[in-house]
Amino acid sequence: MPKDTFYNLPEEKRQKIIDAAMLEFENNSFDSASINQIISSAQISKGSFYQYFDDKKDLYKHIIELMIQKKMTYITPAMQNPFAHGFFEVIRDMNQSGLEFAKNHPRFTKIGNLLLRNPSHPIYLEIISGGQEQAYKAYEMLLNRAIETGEVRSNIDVAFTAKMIFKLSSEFILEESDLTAENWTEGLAELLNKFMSLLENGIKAK
Amino acid sequence: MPKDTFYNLPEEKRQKIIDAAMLEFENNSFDSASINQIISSAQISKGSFYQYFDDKKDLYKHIIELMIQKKMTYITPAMQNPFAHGFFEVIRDMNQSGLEFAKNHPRFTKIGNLLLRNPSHPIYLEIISGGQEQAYKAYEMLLNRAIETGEVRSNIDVAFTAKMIFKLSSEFILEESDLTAENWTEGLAELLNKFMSLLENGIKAK
Amino acid sequence: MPKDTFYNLPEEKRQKIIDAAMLEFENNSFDSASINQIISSAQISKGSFYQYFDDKKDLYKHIIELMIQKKMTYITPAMQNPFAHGFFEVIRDMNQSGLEFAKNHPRFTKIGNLLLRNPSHPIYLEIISGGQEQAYKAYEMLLNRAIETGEVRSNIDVAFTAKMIFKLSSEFILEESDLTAENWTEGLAELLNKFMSLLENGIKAK
Amino acid sequence: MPKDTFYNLPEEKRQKIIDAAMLEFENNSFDSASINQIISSAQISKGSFYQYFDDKKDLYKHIIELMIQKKMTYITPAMQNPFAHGFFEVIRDMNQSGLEFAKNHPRFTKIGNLLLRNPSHPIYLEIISGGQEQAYKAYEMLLNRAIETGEVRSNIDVAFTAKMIFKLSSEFILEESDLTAENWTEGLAELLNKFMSLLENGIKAK
DNA sequence: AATGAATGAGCGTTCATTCAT
DNA sequence: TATGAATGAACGCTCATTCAT
Repeated sequence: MPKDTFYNLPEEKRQKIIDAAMLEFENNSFDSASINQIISSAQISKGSFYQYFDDKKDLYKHIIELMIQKKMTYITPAMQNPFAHGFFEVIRDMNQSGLEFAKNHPRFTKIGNLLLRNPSHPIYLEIISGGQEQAYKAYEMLLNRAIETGEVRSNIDVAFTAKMIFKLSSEFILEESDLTAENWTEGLAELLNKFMSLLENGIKAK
Repeated sequence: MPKDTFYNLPEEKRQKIIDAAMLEFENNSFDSASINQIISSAQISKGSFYQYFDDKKDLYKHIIELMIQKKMTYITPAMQNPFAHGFFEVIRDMNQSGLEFAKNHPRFTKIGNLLLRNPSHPIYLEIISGGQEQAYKAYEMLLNRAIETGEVRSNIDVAFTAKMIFKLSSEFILEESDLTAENWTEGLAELLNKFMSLLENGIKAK
Repeated sequence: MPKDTFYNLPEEKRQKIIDAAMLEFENNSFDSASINQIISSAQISKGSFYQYFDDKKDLYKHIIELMIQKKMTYITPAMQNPFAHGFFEVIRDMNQSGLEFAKNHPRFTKIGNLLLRNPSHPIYLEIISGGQEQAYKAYEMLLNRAIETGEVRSNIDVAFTAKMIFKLSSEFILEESDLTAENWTEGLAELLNKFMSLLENGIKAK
Repeated sequence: MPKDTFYNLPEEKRQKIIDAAMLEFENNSFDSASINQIISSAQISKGSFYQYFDDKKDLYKHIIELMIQKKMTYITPAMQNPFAHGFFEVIRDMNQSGLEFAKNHPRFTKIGNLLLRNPSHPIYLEIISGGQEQAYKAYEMLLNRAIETGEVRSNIDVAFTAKMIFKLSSEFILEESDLTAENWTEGLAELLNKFMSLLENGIKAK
């Protein structure tokens, strides 16, 4: 995590550094991102950089941290108290907030995708670590509950289905987040409806 | 493509180079993969490397080519004549062969994933080019046909569903290919059944 | 052009680098000049070199720039206002200053010659560009004017003669600049007299 | 010089190697010319190359040797018995034959220029060695004789003038040899007349 | 706290030459 | 005689990191 010296910086300067870092991590993997580029576009000296951060990884983790913080602000009531709401409503809210985050923060989204798509990179393990597993567990709990309440049929494999929903949601958002701005005008609502419809009904003719 | 000098090499030596390259490309993106590492673990000199291949990209493409060749051997009759078989049978075969390839060739699978997950890299365009788009189109054709034959209900959004099935299949396989060997003992058949069941029936209680 | 970091260097160190570079460019064409040689004889690290200069070309251009600056100091009044002086006086001054520059700065001269003698090299175009053509034109103007004033006979081919005078002057100086120091004791004045006598006999009006 | 193995080669193959070498030396300095390029365009193996020639220099010298042989065929009677002909006639013949050689053998000319323009390169010394000095001496003898016969005025500096005529002739030809083919149609005769006129006015006895 | 000069390992790539077959 | 695989030094250049000021 950044050193005190970084937090003591005037807000403006700190933001400039963050912007420069995001610009670089948006367009480069962690390995190929260049500190030289970052300090040059942030207009700080090399020495300063290493007085703010331990190393490149430290900065990167900080950016990811900021992203997570921002993402938190998109949490809905249904997501905060999932057991007090319908299963499909919760799932819909999760995707809705994911899509809106992607729409409003395309730069964070791009950085996040670059990270998520490289699970074999050492830094992935360090940052994501068991996060994915926890997410799976959460989905499983939601599914079990939904089966109890009769929202979801009982003859599914819960663990497997949890994973699939998680993956599908991620890909659903990732896919769209690659679209250009104009495509977004189509309306998130409609897109989300299709996704939920697919999920709720399946596709086989009855 | 590799030069003649490479193909003239004794089988054993050639394999050693391939192994070294795969080891490197498994664990590194194209950019951060190091030729020095490869030649050192293949125990060949730098000069020799460049007598076998034009450059790093040449070697990489060769590895991908080998992967594709290997993958070809997993094609089933249903995949070759998809319109002569049931829709779900075709989808099942595709996933089945994908899973088996992943199980039997985990190293290729890892390399392939690294490539597929970095669509913004120049080499992705060069190798994959419009492959993904073609895949989408193929799924759409299969879906349209399945709607005609009454296998699939008609009130779906074909384009959207095609993408989702493609993504779901990919992730389904990728996910499993990340698992350690022991998980595989569970049995591919059962895993595939779950996946197909999810796809065929959806999860909503009736 | 060199980066700020280079100009911020202590004079002594900067000079050491310039010396090392000149030593290398004196004895090698641009292509075969080695940065490794330069940094080794300047006793700086590779990293430092690239903090001073963008690349080899950047350094080379800087050396050429220094040479041009130095050469500027040899310009005479007759060269600055050529039309206010006699034609042969102007030509004499040009050769005189050329010779003196060559005598006082043999290393620059050697580097300059290597450049001038390789007009097909890309860097020649970049540095010299149309300079030669402009020189020809200048000589033509001087010749035309000299014909008007009756200094030079009118039955010469101006364009052709301009080229020849230019070439002859260059070669005259180049030739001498290759001589070892002892030969210079002969006296520039006498040498120049011979040259001018040759020229005057060739084209002076009777 | 090439090894016997080279001379034992069938004429056709030998010529192919020569062609490939000329192609490379036309467009590259000795240092940057690549043996790989040569053997590739000559379609011989690397091993063969080194069985025909000691090294790159050996091949290069051979090409230069061929050029000299070819140049010999342009010698005129006046050049063979210079003392039996008028001085200006001899000089004219030398330039005439030089121009015609350049016109008929542009590739040799290009290679020769590249060599002549880099007198500081080790290979220059090795090949040209005292050749230039001998040429100067020859010009001096011609000049002395011409002064005796009254063709040339006696108040010139013989050594200096010899050099200048040599340089002027060389540059005269080099300059023109850079011209494109179409310019040659202008007529060598006229060009040569201009040159001789310049020279004669300069030193001819009145 | 801020600077920026210094570092050297590392990168992908090219090279002329050797030598076993 | 002919081959072409093998070599390793050298190339220009980038990098994250250190440290004296």
